[in-house]
Amino acid sequence: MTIKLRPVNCCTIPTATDPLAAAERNQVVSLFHALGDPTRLEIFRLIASQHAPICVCDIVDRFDVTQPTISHHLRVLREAGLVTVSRQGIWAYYAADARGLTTLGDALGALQLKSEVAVG
Amino acid sequence: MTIKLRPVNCCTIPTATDPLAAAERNQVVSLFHALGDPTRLEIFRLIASQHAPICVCDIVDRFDVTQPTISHHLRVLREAGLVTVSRQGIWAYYAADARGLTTLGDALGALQLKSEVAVG
DNA sequence: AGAACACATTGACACTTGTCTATGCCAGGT
DNA sequence: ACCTGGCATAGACAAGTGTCAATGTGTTCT
Repeated sequence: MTIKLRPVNCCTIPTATDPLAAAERNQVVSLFHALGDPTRLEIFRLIASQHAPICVCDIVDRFDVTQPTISHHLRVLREAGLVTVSRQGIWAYYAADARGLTTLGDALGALQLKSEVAVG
Repeated sequence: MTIKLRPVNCCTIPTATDPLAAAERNQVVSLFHALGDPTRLEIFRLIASQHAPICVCDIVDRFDVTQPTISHHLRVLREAGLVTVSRQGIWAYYAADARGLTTLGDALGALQLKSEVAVG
């Protein structure tokens, strides 16, 4: 009967990687998740490329999916904090939310910083 | 019977946003998608935080999910181009792939650049 | 008031996905 | 040769998700 031993050159992580706080992790995950769908990524690219908030009807016109599907994707982007909506009469205008992009950039920056240490 | 007219302050996008090439878009989507799961994000954070490739057994030890589930997530990260694997004897060592992070950073940078024009 | 329009919501359905158990494969040690 | 141990793969299953048709909600115009 052998005791389960770790070989010396395996399983020797010195530092304990602190997991992200649940709230922040969920935030980052939802951001990545929101952009992890081809239709949503294109929708967000369209919104983010505009210099002014863009009408939903414009988005619907540019995609082959139905209006409820666009509305659903906009909701996901909204709840992730990537876009904001403002109503004017009949229309709803969507714009990129800088906070979401900032959070995403910070998360990515943290990952890249650590990996650069490993690479360099 | 009225003709469907666009009001002047709606649906007036001047520039045609060029969609990403299918190949590049799928690449970016798979990167976002890979990090859009809480378990995978933590696994990648653990790998990227190390200064040297990390053994799979170390990863398995740190999570509550089973070894096949870890292996599955590592495959997703691998196929997305976020990590690379190198075998040494019995063990498999995973390391962050700089190319994946670079692609992600570029994609995010493109989005942020455009939105900054709109915000600023 | 009533019709038309823009957008959101609901319910349904097929497909994807995260997880598990069971099994396979391959390198090392006895 | 055989067993053991680390990792990958296969199959199964429940939960999540992208999409649509149908409907709801609120606003504008006649």
